[in-house]
Formats: sequence, structure tokens, C-alpha cells
Amino acid sequence: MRVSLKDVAEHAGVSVKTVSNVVNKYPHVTPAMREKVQRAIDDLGYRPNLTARHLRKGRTGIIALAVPELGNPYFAELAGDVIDAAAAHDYTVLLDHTQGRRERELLVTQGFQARVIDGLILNPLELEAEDLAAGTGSGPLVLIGERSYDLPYDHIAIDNIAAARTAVRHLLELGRRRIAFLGARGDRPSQPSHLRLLGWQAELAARGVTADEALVAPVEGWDRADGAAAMAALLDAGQRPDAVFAYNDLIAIGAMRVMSERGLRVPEDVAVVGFDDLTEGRYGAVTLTTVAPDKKAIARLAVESIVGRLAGKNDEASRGGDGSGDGDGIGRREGGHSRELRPGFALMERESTLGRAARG
Amino acid sequence: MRVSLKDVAEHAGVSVKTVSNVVNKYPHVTPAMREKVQRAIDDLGYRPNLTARHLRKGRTGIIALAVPELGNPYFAELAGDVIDAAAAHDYTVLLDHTQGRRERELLVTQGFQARVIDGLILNPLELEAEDLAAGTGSGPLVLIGERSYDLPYDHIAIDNIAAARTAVRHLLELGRRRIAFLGARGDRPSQPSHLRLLGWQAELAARGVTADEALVAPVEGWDRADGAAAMAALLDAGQRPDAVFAYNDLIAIGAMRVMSERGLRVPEDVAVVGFDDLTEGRYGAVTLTTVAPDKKAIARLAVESIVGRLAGKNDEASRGGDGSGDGDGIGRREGGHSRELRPGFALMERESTLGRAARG
DNA sequence: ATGAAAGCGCTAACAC
DNA sequence: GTGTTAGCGCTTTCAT
Repeated sequence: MRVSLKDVAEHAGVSVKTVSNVVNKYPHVTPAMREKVQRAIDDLGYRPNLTARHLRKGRTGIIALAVPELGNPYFAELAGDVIDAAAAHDYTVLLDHTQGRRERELLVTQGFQARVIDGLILNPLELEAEDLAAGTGSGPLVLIGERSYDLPYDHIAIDNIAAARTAVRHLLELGRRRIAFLGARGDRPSQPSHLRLLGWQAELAARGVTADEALVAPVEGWDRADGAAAMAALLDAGQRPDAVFAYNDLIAIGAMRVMSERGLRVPEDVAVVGFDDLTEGRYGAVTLTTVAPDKKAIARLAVESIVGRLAGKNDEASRGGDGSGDGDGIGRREGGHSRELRPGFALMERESTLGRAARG
Repeated sequence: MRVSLKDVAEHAGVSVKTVSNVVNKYPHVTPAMREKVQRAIDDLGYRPNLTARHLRKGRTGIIALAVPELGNPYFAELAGDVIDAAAAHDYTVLLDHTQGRRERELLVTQGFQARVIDGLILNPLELEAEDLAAGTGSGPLVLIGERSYDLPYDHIAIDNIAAARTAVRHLLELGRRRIAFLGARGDRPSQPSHLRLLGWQAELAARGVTADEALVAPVEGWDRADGAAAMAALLDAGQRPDAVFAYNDLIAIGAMRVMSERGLRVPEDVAVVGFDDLTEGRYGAVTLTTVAPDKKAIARLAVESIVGRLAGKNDEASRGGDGSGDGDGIGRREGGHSRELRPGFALMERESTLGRAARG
């Protein structure tokens, strides 16, 4: 059934080495020989067994990507970008989702050392620094998303404080003063939304506007329903913000839905800025202004980090000496020091008030 | 630095077989021995090399899923469900997207025979029957999505004609008579939207309503922008439908946006039904009525199809003739005949007119 | 330029 | 119950 290198070699009357040479495009093969072997390959319909190749080379060509939730379009779009970026380096992507649960995140970081993968790109939500400090196995690990851990792994995230400040500045320039922040999580300061909340505070302070903590609305999760609940809670508490900066677009969308239900107009009564630049945000009754992280850059940098460290490991191994004297050098810094990489972002300002003009 | 079975065996002073027995939870091991080996495993931090195991067993525990586009929330959500369904069978998922391009779809079906995967779940958009007829390699292939090919592969899709008829019937019962269909593709009748268009025609005919072909709007793609363009074209052509049945929710959302821009009210002026049950559809200014395919069932059936055929192949091929002699041709059917599986669907009727009540 | 042979790390006969 | 050993299919020195 399954035809192997040896079968091809026998069929062509040559050694396996020669067939291997042809398959791997080794340059020093005579054209005649190459053709003969190629014919045998075609005759038998030979396909190399990648698993065997991987075992031999110690590489699989697969990198894993673990995001919280594919149902969140941000992560879905990011996953698509990672797949494309990986393909550019001849890598395929094993996808997993953690549902933002710490145990699942932990499982991913620990389990992947035994997996058939060369490296892992992880977007943690709940994971703590100490979970990672224990070490994560043999392959390179790169963290994406806004949390910052002081750990020896590459970390890729936009400057969330600056991005949040940009969003809040935009609302201030619109003349708004009671700017709510939707998407705080009370339990731990290291939560994902913390940096954006910090940005909100910093920008208000810089402009001399009082940061009213009553306008900070906590959320249970990061989806539309959570945004709706947060906005409803805010309004039920008697707050009347004139602007909303939401942790992400989904929360903003949920909040806008509630405002619509309660007869508040966006942006006249309440201006809204989200985060993530979901396509979805462009097609509501009101086009959502949003902070747009450069997803493609994030994806590309993450993949390049993995690929680079893999290559670095190779160089180091083949050269023997040199290296920065990192004894066991497994898992951590195996191709240079860890880096903080900062892709760009942009404020997509497009809070158009559709429908009104057309209606006259 | 990688510690292997042999290292553990030496460290524990036993044979590799014994270590392997412990690792694989082989029952007939004395507790004392088991503990001794386990300690050696812990001491050395041994992790089994899955690649080697895979090579040996001929299985990788990985199935591939290829969808058109992760940016489409329907496919993103489906991918999440497939990952969960696969995890229930101890499989992981390699994800790819074809961008709905025939060459990419073809590449996936052909390339996967050489991949490190046990099977493939493919949602084709452009692929033709003859592309698949050529054969696809060694592992099981299962097709999902509405296209029907008369080919020996399992195929999983809801009854699209019945689902479309349900949607149109709903609009007819609302008293609408000029029901547009958004999402036709003129080029080939085997295109994805064909069955839904058929359902539209069939239901109108059954109710004695003239199917006005001028109300059938073609699209370039399946995204929001395509729905917006199609709706705009329809209106620009002077058509005034009182209802819209869209091929999917994204097209419906794009169309609603255009209606909003032109002062048409949903659902008063134009009632809308979409398809896919995206969460997004529940959070617009108007909650979108939609046909909801049972995504989890689709995912589960697809995974079970692969897993089942893999198991079947095992039973059949347990006589692995090696060495001398003529290899008796191992047949094509590897686990039973191909099946058509039909998960359910439901009409999610929730075209509420929010905002008015609250405002009134 | 091509061939012979030694494993990569693991599992599963088959012995003891 | 535990040890020995032969490969899974491939790449890769080391010869020739």
C-alpha cells in the first residue's frame, strides 16, 4: 500500500541514497539519473513519509498556536494571519483554544514539549508568571497579547497604554468629559485589561480630567454579552457617561446594543471607541471607531520569532562553542535574548452617523 | 539534551521495554518496578517523543481541517467546535484555510497525503467533483458544507433546500411577497448558494408566488461587503423588495447596512432572514432572524467519520504482510461505504424591533 | 556521483 | 514479568 523510499530505489535499480538525493533536490545528481528516479517515483506514486523525516531531523515543521477563543473574531482573524505567516516559512499550524482558562493555558505550555510541534505561540489570559517560570519544555515559546511577564520569552504586543491613551484622547478632543471604561476585571491587576485601564487613567490625568472610578465598569468576560451587561449595570447605577472606551470591539458592540435599547444615540449622546478593528464593527448601524492593532505584523513577528530561534538553535549546535555560555540552554533563550516586540496600531476614526443623512 | 527511553532504562537499571510498559500503562508490571521506573522518569524529566511513536504506529493523532476563511465567523466557530470534538477523541487539529480558491483547495486534498495527518475535513467552495475523483491519498477525507459531490467520501451538511424553504416560508407567513434572494453566483450551478436558491424558488412556487428573477442578486463573495454591494445593486436597479433572504448572515448584515443608509427600516419596510446564526447577528440594531445549522453536530459528525474510518482501517489492516511475497492489493474502501450525514437546523426567529419600545 | 549502513526514539513480537 | 531485538521510513556520514 504505502510506498517507501526503498521501494522506489528497487524499482529504479538504485540505492535509497540516490532517491533521497532526488527527492531532496540535492544538486549533484546527473540529469539522467534524476530522470530515471523521477520516473520510478511517478510510477509508484511515491510520497515521502513526513513523520519519518521529522524523526530523523528532529523537526516537524509544525508550530502550535493557542488563543483564548476562536469565536472572538479578533483571534480568528489573527489565527488566519498566523497561518499565512507560517506558510511563508513552510510551517503549518496546529490550533488550540484555551477558552481563557488558566488550566487549559497551563496544559498547553506543559503539554507542548511532548507534542509534535517545533514551537508554540501562546496568547495567555489568565496565566501567571510563575506558571511559566517553571519552564515549558524544549521548543521556543513566544507570548502574544498585552500581558507582560518578566520572563525570558519573546513577547509581542502593541503598546497598549499608548493605544488606550490615543483612544481616550480622541474622545476628549470630541469634547467628552465623562468617559466610561468598559472592561475592567477586578480580581487581578495583571489581567489583560489592566494596561488599557491604565491608559485611560493616564490620559485623563494628563488632560486634567477627573478619572471617575464610578465610570469604570467591570466585566465577566470579553464578549458582546459582557459588554451589554456592563453597560446596563453602569446605566442602572445611574451613571450617564457621554463617552465609552471599551476594552474591545465586542464589548463596545454589546454596549451599543444596550444603548440602542434604552434610546441613547451613538454618537450624539454617547461616543464610543472600541479596540481590535473587527470587520463587524464597520457594519453596525453606526460604524465603530476603534483602535486597530496591526494583526498581520503581530502574526509575522510571532512566527519569525519561532523560526529564528529554531534556526539559532541549529547554528549553535553546529558551531559547538561560542554561544553566550548558557549551559543547558533548553527552552529559554536558545537563539539570543528574549525580546519585547511592538507592532504598530492605528486609531480608525469613522464614527459616521449613517442613515440620518439619507433619511433627511 | 533530549532524554530518551533508553536513558531512562539505564538510569533505572531496567530494559527499555519495561520503561515503555510503564509509560504506556501496560497492566502487567509489578508495582515496585513501576515505581522505580516512574522515579527515573521524574528524575530525568523524560517526555516521550511523539514523532517516534507516530512513525512506529503509523498514526499521528492529528487531523487537518481546511475551511475557506477564518475571518468568516461561521468557519471560525465551526473550527472551534471541530477542535473540541477532536479533543474528545484525543486528536489535535491542524488548521488551514483555502480562501475559497480552487487551487488552494486542490493543494490541500493532494498535499495532505504527504502530511503528518491521519485524515482531512474539508469544506470546499470551488472544488469540482473531478478534482476529487482523481483520488486524494491515503487517509480518510470527509466533506462538509452544502455542495454535493457524487463521490465515495462521507459528506456532512444540513438539508439546505429544506432550510432555505423554511426561511422563505417564514417571510411569506409574514405577508411578504417580493422576497429577494441575495447571494447567487452566476457562473456555475454547483456553487454553494445553488441549493439555497433552489429552496427559494421551490417555496415560492409551492405557495403560488411568482419567483421574480429580478430579485435574485448575484454576489462576488460571501462577506458583508458583498451583501452591501448586492443590496445596493438591487435598489439601484429600481427593485423594491419587501423581504430579503440572504445566503448567509454576513450578506444579510451588509444588506441591512445599506438599507439603513438609504432610510429603509428593518423589518417594517424590508424583513430579513440570514443563514448561519452568527452571534454577530444578535447584536445589531435589529436582531437578525436566521437559519441556524447545528454546528456542533456538524463538527462532531465530521470528526467521528474520520475516527471511525481510521478504526475500521485498523481492523482490516491488522494483517500487515511484511517481507517476502507479493503484496496483495489492499482495496480502497477503508471502513465502510460513504455516507450522507444530515445534521439538523433551526429557524431562529427573533426579528425584534429594539429601541422603539424603550423609546416609546 | 552514488552506495552501504548506522541510527533518530519508539513499539511489539518473541524469548526467557 | 521482564529483556532482546527488529524494524517504522527517512537522512546522512563515510566510503567508493
